[in-house]
Amino acid sequence: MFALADCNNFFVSCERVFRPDLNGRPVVVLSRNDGCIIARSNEAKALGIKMGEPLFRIRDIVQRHNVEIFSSNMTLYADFSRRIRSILRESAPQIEVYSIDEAFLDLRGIDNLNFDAYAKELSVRCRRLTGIPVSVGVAPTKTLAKIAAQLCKSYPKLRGGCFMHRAEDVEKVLKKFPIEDVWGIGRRSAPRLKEAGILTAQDFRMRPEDWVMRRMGVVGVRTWRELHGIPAIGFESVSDPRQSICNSRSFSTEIYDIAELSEQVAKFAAMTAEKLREQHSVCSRLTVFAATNRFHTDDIQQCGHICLPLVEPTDSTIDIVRTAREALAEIFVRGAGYKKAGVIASDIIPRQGCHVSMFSAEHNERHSRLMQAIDQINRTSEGGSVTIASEGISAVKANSHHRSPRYTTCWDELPEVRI
DNA sequence: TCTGGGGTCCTAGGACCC
DNA sequence: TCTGGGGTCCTAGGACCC
Repeated sequence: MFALADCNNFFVSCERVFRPDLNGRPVVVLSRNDGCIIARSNEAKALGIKMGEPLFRIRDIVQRHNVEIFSSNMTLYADFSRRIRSILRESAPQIEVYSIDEAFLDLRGIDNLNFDAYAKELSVRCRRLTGIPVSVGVAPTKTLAKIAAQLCKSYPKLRGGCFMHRAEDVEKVLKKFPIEDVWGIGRRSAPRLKEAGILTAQDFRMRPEDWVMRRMGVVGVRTWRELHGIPAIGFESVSDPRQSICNSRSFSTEIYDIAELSEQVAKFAAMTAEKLREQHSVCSRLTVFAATNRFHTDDIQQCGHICLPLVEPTDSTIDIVRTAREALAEIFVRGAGYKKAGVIASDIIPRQGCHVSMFSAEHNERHSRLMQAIDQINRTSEGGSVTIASEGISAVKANSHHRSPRYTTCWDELPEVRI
Protein backbone atom coordinates (compact mmCIF):
# COMPACT_ATOMS: atom_id res chain seq x y z
CA MET A 1 0.00 0.00 0.00
CA PHE A 2 0.92 3.63 -0.52
CA ALA A 3 -0.34 6.62 1.38
CA LEU A 4 -0.64 10.21 0.30
CA ALA A 5 -0.62 12.92 2.94
CA ASP A 6 -2.02 16.10 1.45
CA CYS A 7 -2.41 19.34 3.38
CA ASN A 8 -5.82 20.91 2.91
CA ASN A 9 -5.75 24.41 1.36
CA PHE A 10 -2.18 24.48 2.60
CA PHE A 11 -1.17 28.15 2.37
CA VAL A 12 -4.51 29.31 3.75
CA SER A 13 -4.26 26.78 6.58
CA CYS A 14 -0.80 28.12 7.51
CA GLU A 15 -2.19 31.64 7.75
CA ARG A 16 -5.10 30.44 9.88
CA VAL A 17 -2.85 28.79 12.45
CA PHE A 18 -1.96 32.26 13.71
CA ARG A 19 -5.28 33.83 12.81
CA PRO A 20 -7.95 31.49 14.17
CA ASP A 21 -10.43 34.33 13.71
CA LEU A 22 -10.30 33.48 10.01
CA ASN A 23 -11.79 30.01 10.45
CA GLY A 24 -15.10 29.80 8.63
CA ARG A 25 -14.30 32.90 6.58
CA PRO A 26 -13.29 33.15 2.93
CA VAL A 27 -9.49 33.49 2.69
CA VAL A 28 -7.17 33.55 -0.34
CA VAL A 29 -3.40 33.63 -0.77
CA LEU A 30 -1.84 35.46 -3.71
CA SER A 31 1.07 34.62 -5.96
CA ARG A 32 4.26 36.64 -5.79
CA ASN A 33 3.62 40.22 -6.79
CA ASP A 34 0.05 39.88 -5.47
CA GLY A 35 -1.08 38.83 -8.92
CA CYS A 36 -3.10 35.63 -8.92
CA ILE A 37 -4.99 33.46 -6.47
CA ILE A 38 -2.88 30.43 -5.60
CA ALA A 39 -4.70 29.11 -2.53
CA ARG A 40 -8.30 29.31 -1.36
CA SER A 41 -10.18 28.34 1.75
CA ASN A 42 -13.29 26.19 1.23
CA GLU A 43 -15.42 29.31 1.76
CA ALA A 44 -13.50 31.11 -1.02
CA LYS A 45 -13.93 28.10 -3.32
CA ALA A 46 -17.66 28.16 -2.59
CA LEU A 47 -17.78 31.79 -3.77
CA GLY A 48 -16.60 30.58 -7.16
CA ILE A 49 -13.07 32.00 -6.88
CA LYS A 50 -10.89 29.99 -9.25
CA MET A 51 -7.30 28.85 -8.88
CA GLY A 52 -4.97 31.11 -10.86
CA GLU A 53 -7.54 33.87 -11.21
CA PRO A 54 -6.00 37.37 -11.23
CA LEU A 55 -6.96 39.31 -8.14
CA PHE A 56 -8.15 42.39 -10.03
CA ARG A 57 -10.86 40.36 -11.76
CA ILE A 58 -12.49 39.28 -8.52
CA ARG A 59 -12.27 42.60 -6.68
CA ASP A 60 -16.06 42.83 -6.45
CA ILE A 61 -16.40 39.35 -4.90
CA VAL A 62 -13.62 40.21 -2.46
CA GLN A 63 -15.40 43.36 -1.33
CA ARG A 64 -18.91 41.96 -1.27
CA HIS A 65 -17.98 38.92 0.80
CA ASN A 66 -15.19 40.47 2.80
CA VAL A 67 -12.62 37.95 1.55
CA GLU A 68 -9.39 38.02 3.55
CA ILE A 69 -6.33 38.41 1.32
CA PHE A 70 -2.73 37.37 2.00
CA SER A 71 0.41 37.89 -0.04
CA SER A 72 2.37 34.65 -0.18
CA ASN A 73 4.67 34.10 2.77
CA MET A 74 6.80 31.22 1.51
CA THR A 75 9.13 31.34 4.49
CA LEU A 76 6.21 30.55 6.78
CA TYR A 77 4.80 27.82 4.51
CA ALA A 78 8.19 26.16 4.04
CA ASP A 79 8.60 25.97 7.79
CA PHE A 80 5.21 24.31 8.26
CA SER A 81 6.04 21.95 5.43
CA ARG A 82 9.25 20.96 7.18
CA ARG A 83 7.43 20.29 10.45
CA ILE A 84 4.81 18.11 8.78
CA ARG A 85 7.45 16.14 6.88
CA SER A 86 9.20 15.33 10.12
CA ILE A 87 5.96 13.90 11.52
CA LEU A 88 5.44 11.82 8.37
CA ARG A 89 8.99 10.47 8.56
CA GLU A 90 8.24 9.14 12.02
CA SER A 91 5.16 7.40 10.70
CA ALA A 92 6.46 5.44 7.70
CA PRO A 93 9.64 3.62 6.67
CA GLN A 94 10.07 5.84 3.60
CA ILE A 95 8.51 9.06 2.39
CA GLU A 96 8.64 10.76 -0.99
CA VAL A 97 8.27 14.51 -0.78
CA TYR A 98 6.14 15.35 -3.77
CA SER A 99 5.55 19.06 -3.27
CA ILE A 100 5.47 21.65 -0.53
CA ASP A 101 2.12 20.30 0.67
CA GLU A 102 2.12 16.63 -0.34
CA ALA A 103 4.14 13.53 0.41
CA PHE A 104 3.72 9.86 -0.43
CA LEU A 105 4.41 7.22 2.21
CA ASP A 106 5.68 3.79 1.28
CA LEU A 107 3.77 1.15 3.24
CA ARG A 108 4.84 -1.79 1.12
CA GLY A 109 5.67 -4.87 3.12
CA ILE A 110 3.40 -3.82 5.95
CA ASP A 111 0.31 -6.01 6.10
CA ASN A 112 -0.57 -6.39 9.75
CA LEU A 113 -1.86 -2.85 9.99
CA ASN A 114 -5.32 -1.38 10.18
CA PHE A 115 -4.72 1.10 7.35
CA ASP A 116 -7.93 3.00 7.91
CA ALA A 117 -7.11 3.65 11.55
CA TYR A 118 -3.51 4.45 10.57
CA ALA A 119 -4.66 7.10 8.07
CA LYS A 120 -7.04 8.72 10.53
CA GLU A 121 -4.49 8.74 13.35
CA LEU A 122 -1.82 10.27 11.13
CA SER A 123 -4.19 13.04 10.11
CA VAL A 124 -5.06 13.77 13.74
CA ARG A 125 -1.40 13.75 14.73
CA CYS A 126 -0.44 16.30 12.05
CA ARG A 127 -3.33 18.51 13.06
CA ARG A 128 -2.53 18.31 16.75
CA LEU A 129 1.19 19.02 16.36
CA THR A 130 1.06 21.72 13.67
CA GLY A 131 -2.49 23.03 13.42
CA ILE A 132 -2.66 22.10 9.73
CA PRO A 133 -5.52 19.87 8.52
CA VAL A 134 -4.07 16.98 6.51
CA SER A 135 -5.89 14.39 4.38
CA VAL A 136 -4.40 10.91 4.30
CA GLY A 137 -5.40 8.44 1.58
CA VAL A 138 -4.19 4.85 1.55
CA ALA A 139 -4.51 2.60 -1.54
CA PRO A 140 -2.58 0.04 -3.60
CA THR A 141 -1.21 2.68 -6.03
CA LYS A 142 -0.17 6.31 -5.78
CA THR A 143 -2.91 7.43 -8.17
CA LEU A 144 -5.59 5.67 -6.10
CA ALA A 145 -4.07 7.07 -2.89
CA LYS A 146 -4.44 10.54 -4.38
CA ILE A 147 -8.11 9.86 -4.99
CA ALA A 148 -8.56 8.46 -1.49
CA ALA A 149 -7.02 11.62 -0.01
CA GLN A 150 -9.29 13.73 -2.19
CA LEU A 151 -12.26 11.84 -0.77
CA CYS A 152 -11.34 12.93 2.75
CA LYS A 153 -11.79 16.54 1.71
CA SER A 154 -15.31 15.98 0.44
CA TYR A 155 -16.45 13.74 3.28
CA PRO A 156 -15.71 15.06 6.80
CA LYS A 157 -17.14 11.78 8.11
CA LEU A 158 -13.88 10.12 7.06
CA ARG A 159 -12.11 12.23 9.73
CA GLY A 160 -9.12 12.97 7.51
CA GLY A 161 -8.20 9.37 6.65
CA CYS A 162 -9.42 6.95 4.01
CA PHE A 163 -8.31 3.44 3.13
CA MET A 164 -9.53 2.47 -0.34
CA HIS A 165 -8.76 -1.02 -1.57
CA ARG A 166 -11.77 -3.36 -1.91
CA ALA A 167 -12.63 -3.73 -5.59
CA GLU A 168 -16.29 -2.84 -5.11
CA ASP A 169 -15.41 0.28 -3.07
CA VAL A 170 -12.86 1.43 -5.63
CA GLU A 171 -15.38 1.02 -8.42
CA LYS A 172 -18.05 2.89 -6.49
CA VAL A 173 -15.66 5.81 -5.92
CA LEU A 174 -14.26 5.89 -9.47
CA LYS A 175 -17.75 5.96 -10.96
CA LYS A 176 -18.29 9.32 -9.30
CA PHE A 177 -14.78 10.68 -9.75
CA PRO A 178 -14.52 13.22 -12.61
CA ILE A 179 -11.90 12.26 -15.19
CA GLU A 180 -10.32 15.74 -15.11
CA ASP A 181 -9.56 15.34 -11.41
CA VAL A 182 -7.48 12.19 -11.91
CA TRP A 183 -3.75 12.69 -11.33
CA GLY A 184 -2.05 12.69 -14.74
CA ILE A 185 -5.11 13.78 -16.74
CA GLY A 186 -4.48 17.42 -17.60
CA ARG A 187 -6.30 20.23 -19.29
CA ARG A 188 -5.50 18.96 -22.79
CA SER A 189 -6.45 15.33 -22.35
CA ALA A 190 -9.60 15.85 -20.31
CA PRO A 191 -11.67 17.54 -23.06
CA ARG A 192 -10.55 14.94 -25.61
CA LEU A 193 -11.52 12.12 -23.30
CA LYS A 194 -14.89 13.71 -22.62
CA GLU A 195 -15.51 13.92 -26.35
CA ALA A 196 -14.92 10.20 -26.45
CA GLY A 197 -17.60 9.78 -23.79
CA ILE A 198 -15.23 9.31 -20.87
CA LEU A 199 -16.54 11.40 -18.00
CA THR A 200 -15.32 9.52 -14.93
CA ALA A 201 -12.25 7.61 -13.77
CA GLN A 202 -14.30 4.43 -14.09
CA ASP A 203 -15.20 5.18 -17.75
CA PHE A 204 -11.48 5.57 -18.45
CA ARG A 205 -10.57 2.39 -16.64
CA MET A 206 -13.11 0.39 -18.67
CA ARG A 207 -11.43 1.24 -22.00
CA PRO A 208 -9.02 -1.35 -23.39
CA GLU A 209 -5.35 -0.71 -22.66
CA ASP A 210 -4.37 -0.46 -26.34
CA TRP A 211 -7.05 2.20 -26.90
CA VAL A 212 -5.42 4.28 -24.16
CA MET A 213 -1.97 3.59 -25.65
CA ARG A 214 -3.06 4.89 -29.05
CA ARG A 215 -4.70 8.01 -27.67
CA MET A 216 -2.34 8.96 -24.87
CA GLY A 217 0.87 6.98 -25.18
CA VAL A 218 2.78 5.38 -22.34
CA VAL A 219 1.94 8.17 -19.91
CA GLY A 220 -1.78 7.51 -20.27
CA VAL A 221 -1.25 3.77 -19.91
CA ARG A 222 0.55 4.33 -16.61
CA THR A 223 -2.46 6.19 -15.23
CA TRP A 224 -4.78 3.49 -16.59
CA ARG A 225 -2.82 0.74 -14.84
CA GLU A 226 -2.64 2.67 -11.60
CA LEU A 227 -6.42 3.02 -11.63
CA HIS A 228 -6.57 -0.77 -11.96
CA GLY A 229 -4.50 -1.11 -8.83
CA ILE A 230 -1.29 -2.03 -10.67
CA PRO A 231 1.60 0.20 -9.52
CA ALA A 232 3.13 1.90 -12.56
CA ILE A 233 4.65 5.01 -11.03
CA GLY A 234 7.84 4.51 -9.07
CA PHE A 235 8.40 5.52 -5.47
CA GLU A 236 11.40 7.82 -5.09
CA SER A 237 12.36 8.46 -1.52
CA VAL A 238 15.55 10.29 -2.39
CA SER A 239 15.08 13.01 -4.95
CA ASP A 240 17.67 13.31 -7.67
CA PRO A 241 19.47 16.62 -8.06
CA ARG A 242 17.62 19.05 -10.33
CA GLN A 243 18.40 18.83 -14.03
CA SER A 244 17.51 22.46 -14.53
CA ILE A 245 17.28 25.39 -12.15
CA CYS A 246 15.18 28.40 -13.02
CA ASN A 247 14.85 31.72 -11.25
CA SER A 248 12.47 34.18 -12.77
CA ARG A 249 10.14 36.94 -11.64
CA SER A 250 7.55 39.31 -12.92
CA PHE A 251 8.17 42.90 -11.89
CA SER A 252 5.55 45.13 -10.34
CA THR A 253 6.21 47.74 -13.03
CA GLU A 254 7.92 47.59 -16.42
CA ILE A 255 11.67 48.12 -16.65
CA TYR A 256 13.02 50.11 -19.62
CA ASP A 257 16.57 50.67 -18.47
CA ILE A 258 19.18 48.01 -19.17
CA ALA A 259 21.19 48.90 -16.08
CA GLU A 260 18.16 48.33 -13.89
CA LEU A 261 17.15 45.13 -15.67
CA SER A 262 20.72 43.92 -15.47
CA GLU A 263 20.66 44.22 -11.69
CA GLN A 264 17.52 42.10 -11.55
CA VAL A 265 18.99 39.46 -13.85
CA ALA A 266 22.17 39.45 -11.77
CA LYS A 267 20.05 38.63 -8.72
CA PHE A 268 18.38 35.75 -10.53
CA ALA A 269 21.77 34.48 -11.65
CA ALA A 270 23.09 34.67 -8.10
CA MET A 271 20.06 32.75 -6.78
CA THR A 272 20.66 30.13 -9.46
CA ALA A 273 24.32 29.73 -8.51
CA GLU A 274 23.38 29.38 -4.86
CA LYS A 275 20.89 26.62 -5.65
CA LEU A 276 23.51 24.83 -7.73
CA ARG A 277 25.89 24.85 -4.79
CA GLU A 278 23.14 23.70 -2.47
CA GLN A 279 22.78 20.51 -4.48
CA HIS A 280 26.55 20.19 -5.10
CA SER A 281 26.21 20.61 -8.84
CA VAL A 282 27.75 22.68 -11.60
CA CYS A 283 26.15 23.77 -14.84
CA SER A 284 27.61 24.38 -18.26
CA ARG A 285 24.75 26.20 -19.96
CA LEU A 286 22.89 29.31 -19.05
CA THR A 287 19.69 30.64 -20.58
CA VAL A 288 18.57 34.21 -19.98
CA PHE A 289 15.17 35.46 -21.04
CA ALA A 290 13.35 38.76 -20.78
CA ALA A 291 9.83 39.55 -21.89
CA THR A 292 7.52 42.53 -22.07
CA ASN A 293 3.98 42.49 -20.67
CA ARG A 294 2.12 40.01 -22.86
CA PHE A 295 -1.22 41.35 -21.70
CA HIS A 296 -0.48 44.84 -22.98
CA THR A 297 -0.87 43.94 -26.62
CA ASP A 298 -0.73 47.58 -27.76
CA ASP A 299 2.81 48.05 -26.47
CA ILE A 300 6.02 46.86 -28.11
CA GLN A 301 6.20 43.09 -27.61
CA GLN A 302 9.61 41.59 -26.99
CA CYS A 303 10.33 38.10 -25.79
CA GLY A 304 14.01 37.41 -26.12
CA HIS A 305 15.96 34.45 -24.92
CA ILE A 306 19.51 33.33 -25.42
CA CYS A 307 21.41 30.27 -24.35
CA LEU A 308 25.13 30.59 -23.70
CA PRO A 309 27.64 27.85 -22.92
CA LEU A 310 29.86 28.46 -19.91
CA VAL A 311 33.54 28.11 -20.61
CA GLU A 312 33.80 25.49 -17.89
CA PRO A 313 31.12 23.86 -15.77
CA THR A 314 30.68 26.15 -12.78
CA ASP A 315 28.74 26.98 -9.64
CA SER A 316 30.46 30.30 -9.08
CA THR A 317 28.16 33.27 -8.57
CA ILE A 318 30.82 35.48 -10.13
CA ASP A 319 31.05 33.46 -13.36
CA ILE A 320 27.32 32.88 -13.63
CA VAL A 321 26.36 36.50 -12.97
CA ARG A 322 28.90 37.71 -15.52
CA THR A 323 27.63 35.34 -18.19
CA ALA A 324 24.01 36.22 -17.44
CA ARG A 325 24.70 39.94 -17.79
CA GLU A 326 26.47 39.38 -21.09
CA ALA A 327 23.54 37.31 -22.30
CA LEU A 328 21.06 39.99 -21.33
CA ALA A 329 23.00 42.62 -23.25
CA GLU A 330 22.59 40.45 -26.35
CA ILE A 331 18.82 40.29 -26.18
CA PHE A 332 17.92 43.64 -24.66
CA VAL A 333 15.91 45.91 -26.93
CA ARG A 334 15.75 49.63 -26.23
CA GLY A 335 12.28 51.05 -25.86
CA ALA A 336 10.73 47.79 -24.66
CA GLY A 337 9.19 47.74 -21.18
CA TYR A 338 10.32 44.48 -19.60
CA LYS A 339 7.84 42.90 -17.20
CA LYS A 340 9.49 39.59 -16.58
CA ALA A 341 12.95 38.07 -16.76
CA GLY A 342 14.72 34.96 -15.67
CA VAL A 343 17.80 32.76 -15.66
CA ILE A 344 17.88 29.02 -16.27
CA ALA A 345 20.86 26.77 -15.58
CA SER A 346 21.02 23.52 -17.54
CA ASP A 347 23.48 20.77 -18.45
CA ILE A 348 23.82 20.20 -14.74
CA ILE A 349 26.26 17.59 -13.47
CA PRO A 350 27.61 16.68 -10.03
CA ARG A 351 30.43 18.91 -8.86
CA GLN A 352 32.46 15.95 -7.65
CA GLY A 353 34.53 14.47 -10.42
CA CYS A 354 33.64 17.26 -12.81
CA HIS A 355 36.46 17.76 -15.26
CA VAL A 356 38.17 21.16 -15.31
CA SER A 357 41.19 22.17 -17.30
CA MET A 358 44.54 22.47 -15.62
CA PHE A 359 44.57 26.21 -16.27
CA SER A 360 41.37 26.89 -14.37
CA ALA A 361 42.10 24.78 -11.31
CA GLU A 362 43.42 27.72 -9.32
CA HIS A 363 40.58 29.98 -10.45
CA ASN A 364 38.06 27.35 -9.35
CA GLU A 365 39.69 26.80 -6.02
CA ARG A 366 39.67 30.52 -5.19
CA HIS A 367 36.04 30.95 -6.25
CA SER A 368 35.01 27.86 -4.37
CA ARG A 369 36.47 29.08 -1.08
CA LEU A 370 34.88 32.49 -1.57
CA MET A 371 31.47 30.98 -2.34
CA GLN A 372 31.64 28.79 0.72
CA ALA A 373 32.32 31.81 2.87
CA ILE A 374 29.49 33.81 1.29
CA ASP A 375 27.01 30.95 1.66
CA GLN A 376 27.95 30.53 5.28
CA ILE A 377 27.39 34.19 6.06
CA ASN A 378 24.13 34.35 4.12
CA ARG A 379 22.72 31.24 5.74
CA THR A 380 22.76 32.91 9.10
CA SER A 381 21.04 36.09 7.95
CA GLU A 382 17.75 36.88 6.31
CA GLY A 383 17.77 37.91 2.66
CA GLY A 384 21.45 37.55 1.84
CA SER A 385 23.81 40.07 3.34
CA VAL A 386 26.73 39.40 0.99
CA THR A 387 26.00 39.89 -2.69
CA ILE A 388 27.84 40.77 -5.87
CA ALA A 389 27.95 44.50 -6.54
CA SER A 390 26.29 44.12 -9.94
CA GLU A 391 23.16 42.82 -8.20
CA GLY A 392 22.65 46.34 -6.88
CA ILE A 393 21.22 47.06 -3.48
CA SER A 394 17.52 47.26 -4.26
CA ALA A 395 15.23 44.27 -3.82
CA VAL A 396 13.45 42.57 -6.71
CA LYS A 397 10.61 44.87 -7.72
CA ALA A 398 7.50 43.20 -6.37
CA ASN A 399 4.25 43.95 -4.61
CA SER A 400 3.59 42.21 -1.33
CA HIS A 401 1.01 44.36 0.35
CA HIS A 402 -0.73 41.70 2.43
CA ARG A 403 2.05 39.58 3.85
CA SER A 404 1.64 38.09 7.32
CA PRO A 405 4.55 37.97 9.80
CA ARG A 406 7.10 35.16 9.53
CA TYR A 407 5.71 33.88 12.80
CA THR A 408 7.80 30.75 13.16
CA THR A 409 11.16 31.84 11.81
CA CYS A 410 11.62 35.55 12.43
CA TRP A 411 11.55 36.81 15.98
CA ASP A 412 11.42 40.47 14.94
CA GLU A 413 8.17 39.94 13.11
CA LEU A 414 6.19 38.44 15.96
CA PRO A 415 3.20 40.58 16.79
CA GLU A 416 3.05 41.96 20.30
CA VAL A 417 1.25 39.56 22.57
CA ARG A 418 -1.57 41.14 24.50
CA ILE A 419 -2.76 39.36 27.60
C1' DT B 1 -3.94 50.17 -13.12
C1' DC B 2 -3.77 44.84 -12.20
C1' DT B 3 -2.39 38.63 -15.01
C1' DG B 4 3.01 33.29 -10.56
C1' DG B 5 7.04 30.44 -10.46
C1' DG B 6 8.95 26.40 -10.49
C1' DG B 7 9.78 21.56 -12.25
C1' DT B 8 9.55 16.57 -15.00
C1' DC B 9 8.95 13.32 -18.76
C1' DC B 10 7.84 11.98 -23.52
C1' DT B 11 7.83 12.37 -28.52
C1' DA B 12 8.81 13.71 -33.15
C1' DG B 13 11.95 15.19 -36.29
C1' DG B 14 16.45 16.52 -37.88
C1' DA B 15 21.44 15.86 -38.05
C1' DC B 16 24.76 12.78 -38.31
C1' DC B 17 27.12 8.18 -38.37
C1' DC B 18 28.46 3.71 -40.77
C1' DT C 1 10.07 3.55 -63.54
C1' DC C 2 14.12 3.24 -60.42
C1' DT C 3 17.16 6.35 -54.94
C1' DG C 4 19.32 1.27 -48.30
C1' DG C 5 18.88 0.35 -43.69
C1' DG C 6 19.92 0.78 -39.74
C1' DG C 7 21.61 3.34 -35.45
C1' DT C 8 22.37 7.54 -31.86
C1' DC C 9 22.10 12.06 -30.16
C1' DC C 10 20.10 16.49 -29.72
C1' DT C 11 16.43 19.84 -29.57
C1' DA C 12 12.02 21.92 -29.41
C1' DG C 13 7.61 21.56 -28.16
C1' DG C 14 3.87 19.54 -25.73
C1' DA C 15 1.78 17.63 -21.78
C1' DC C 16 1.68 17.07 -17.12
C1' DC C 17 2.41 18.29 -11.96
C1' DC C 18 2.39 21.49 -7.67
